[in-house]
Amino acid sequence: MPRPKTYNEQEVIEKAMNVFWKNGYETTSMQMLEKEMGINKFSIYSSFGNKQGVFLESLKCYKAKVSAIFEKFKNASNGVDDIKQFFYDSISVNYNGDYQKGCFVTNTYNEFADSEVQEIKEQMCSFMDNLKGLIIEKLEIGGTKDKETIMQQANFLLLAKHGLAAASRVNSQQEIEDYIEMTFKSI
Amino acid sequence: MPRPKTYNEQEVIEKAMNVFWKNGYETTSMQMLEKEMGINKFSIYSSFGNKQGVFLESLKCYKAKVSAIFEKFKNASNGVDDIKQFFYDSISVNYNGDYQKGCFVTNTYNEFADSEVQEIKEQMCSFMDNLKGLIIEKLEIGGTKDKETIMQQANFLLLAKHGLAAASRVNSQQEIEDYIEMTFKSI
DNA sequence: ATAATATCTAAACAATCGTTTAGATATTAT
DNA sequence: ATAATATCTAAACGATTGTTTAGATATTAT
Repeated sequence: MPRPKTYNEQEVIEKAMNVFWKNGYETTSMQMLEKEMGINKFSIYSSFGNKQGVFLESLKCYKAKVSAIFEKFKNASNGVDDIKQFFYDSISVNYNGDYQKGCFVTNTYNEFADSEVQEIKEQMCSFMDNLKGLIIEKLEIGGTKDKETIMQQANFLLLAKHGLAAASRVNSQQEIEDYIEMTFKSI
Repeated sequence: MPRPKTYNEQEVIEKAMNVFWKNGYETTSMQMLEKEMGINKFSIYSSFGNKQGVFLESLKCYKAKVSAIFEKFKNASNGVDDIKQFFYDSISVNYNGDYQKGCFVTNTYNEFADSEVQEIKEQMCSFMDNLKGLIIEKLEIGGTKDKETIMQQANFLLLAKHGLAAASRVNSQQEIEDYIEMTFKSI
């Protein structure tokens, strides 16, 4: 058994995730990753293959980060209130003391809109699809709404989520919370 | 008088705008601009200084493109209905036959979020500030709402605008129009 | 026609990009 | 202690980035 790694892959990928989160994909260079991850290029490449590999792993890390929120949402059973609570939970991820991070997926989505990196594109789309499925599920609770209304409201809420994500890079957390309240007044 | 330019600066910058619009700032290379603008690097640099200059001019071009919509909005006087109409007018810009372009400003905003290119950053922020001012103005028409309600609704609508812009890259025009209807149900 | 000059083409620039490689270092099973 | 081997450092890779430059070309006032 030879020399062991001096770093933990999970730890360094979380740092990488934060760099991508803040700067996007293209703006983030291997040099920046080297510095922020605290390991050198050789280690990055041997652990994650290439830059896309680092990003893909960062995306998984993000998913893991928000999985608790998703799980809570999935297991809830109060209908619309659950969706609202999920929105509140979600945006709390977009803020930390230092700066407004926005949503990792939304921030970087555009960069892969016309990209050949299909794997990343699909991962990001599936992220939104899963969300839509859950929202529909919660709207169906009670069984009072017709199918068309549910689809319409689901679309609206999904788009509202887009708005929250985009705006959370620009607006204060308080403003976003006001927005959530307004959003659910019409549901 | 020496040899005149064989290209029109207004025409080529519109082509540049479309490249930035589709691909963002970083992904767009001078090589791509050269090809799409139909002139070579020397001409680009002598006309616009550098890459940032091309982008800044593209931003102006975008503003000019939507200025008619803004002007119409500014001169309207029916209150909330004007805002709704403005939203409809705005999103029509985000679509053309080929693909979903989204909003030029929203698409590229993230790339300058932490950039040293203050001029671009400020231009983009002022864009949103102007919009907020106009929305408040329209909400005040009639004089029935109190100040707090107006601010709350203005924030909501501005954030909804963010959502529309972000979602118009992903969703169909029909879905976006449904979203607008839902948005104004609560105003 | 000629001189003046801005625009054109096309090559080269240094710097940085993502990626790879060579060699020194450190660890563990034997 | 030694052999085996994966990880480390650090330099170099070719390609591409944004940018500049040199020289040919074309246009117009004289």
